[in-house]
Amino acid sequence: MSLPHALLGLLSYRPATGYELKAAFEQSIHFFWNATLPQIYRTLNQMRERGWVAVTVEHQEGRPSRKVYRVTEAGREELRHWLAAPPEIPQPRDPLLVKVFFGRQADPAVLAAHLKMWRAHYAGLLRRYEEEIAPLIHHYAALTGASEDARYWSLTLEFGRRFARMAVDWCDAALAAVTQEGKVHG
Amino acid sequence: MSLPHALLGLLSYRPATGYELKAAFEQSIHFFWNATLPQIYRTLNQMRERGWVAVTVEHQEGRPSRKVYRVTEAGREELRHWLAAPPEIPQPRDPLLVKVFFGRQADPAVLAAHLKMWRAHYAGLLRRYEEEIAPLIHHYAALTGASEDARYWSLTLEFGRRFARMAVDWCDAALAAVTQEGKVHG
DNA sequence: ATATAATATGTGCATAGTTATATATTTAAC
DNA sequence: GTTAAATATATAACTATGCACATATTATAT
Repeated sequence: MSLPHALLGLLSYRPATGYELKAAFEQSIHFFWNATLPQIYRTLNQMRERGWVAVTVEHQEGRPSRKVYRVTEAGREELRHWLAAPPEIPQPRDPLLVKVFFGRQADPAVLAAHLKMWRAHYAGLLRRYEEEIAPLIHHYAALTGASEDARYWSLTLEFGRRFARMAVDWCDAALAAVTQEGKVHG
Repeated sequence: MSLPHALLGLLSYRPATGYELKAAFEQSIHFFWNATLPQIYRTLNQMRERGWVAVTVEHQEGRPSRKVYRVTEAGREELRHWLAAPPEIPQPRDPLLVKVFFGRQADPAVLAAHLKMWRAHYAGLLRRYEEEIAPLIHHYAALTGASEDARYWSLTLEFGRRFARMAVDWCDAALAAVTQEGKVHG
């Protein structure tokens, strides 16, 4: 499981609350590992129990207290250890491909609509990478001490770009194959 | 969730036991939706409770009985209904990308080893697609009534091919970036 | 004034998925 | 002859994830 270690990684940049970690997730890890807020809060509790993070409660009059988490030395050691362990190969799970696989039993028009929706999603992602994420990495790269990290962030962005481009291209090919159905070629 | 519907789809080709379904999975759905044996057995039970499948117990003297599942008309209706519903967009989860993202804190040599292992996996998949899966689709396409289905199976195979190729290419680029670390160009 | 969004932290329940274990038979390898 | 692998069916326990809900404050928009 990567979630506790992804949180350790984010906290290694700076201490943060669970809410702030969720926001940081949305701009980065989110594209290759997802997490909901309840999951983040629960995982932070487990990490505290294991001594990987320490909590400082910032009391504020009349407002809910902020729980600021920071990595302990044990946490940094755990992160280094996890980074050195060979990564698990991901198990792909894509409902669209299941629907395409049994596509003969579906209405070709409906299948084409699914493919178009899917294509639009990845085309949108591609735009978001260029317009939002790439500039964001540039911005953080300009900060002191972050330029080295930015090189690695860019590698994951490049993966996202290539995947999205591949998805869009495959979709076009699949759409051509699905809509061509029944036409005669000579 | 796609598992019950993937099982309905496989059973729509022919009745089968849980064990046979697992074997069929390994050669097809497996590449875009995974399932373990216990999960398949439990899901089949749920499907039976919902009336999507019917069971025939084949008693054999001195041998464990085979439970053969077949789709009911309600099951076929459910499959058609599911195929027409818009597919969920998959949430990618890839531990390697998390490790690359925080790669600055890792030993570059270890990170390179991870990337090489990952590359080897997708290069192997690519070979398997050509040598095992493509001929298999050809074989089933030759059977009466399966040629129409084979066109859709091929679309999912093509996705696998493109993904694996993209993964290998990205890996080469990432390896170059990671091992180039610290070298001076001029 | 009112509503909504954002900040901030969680609990409870349900679903989904993995690993370990148990049982029993047949077939192939050594 | 013995062992291991494949066939065949599961249950129990555990982990992970997701969705709905509860609570409270502050800032912004209408």
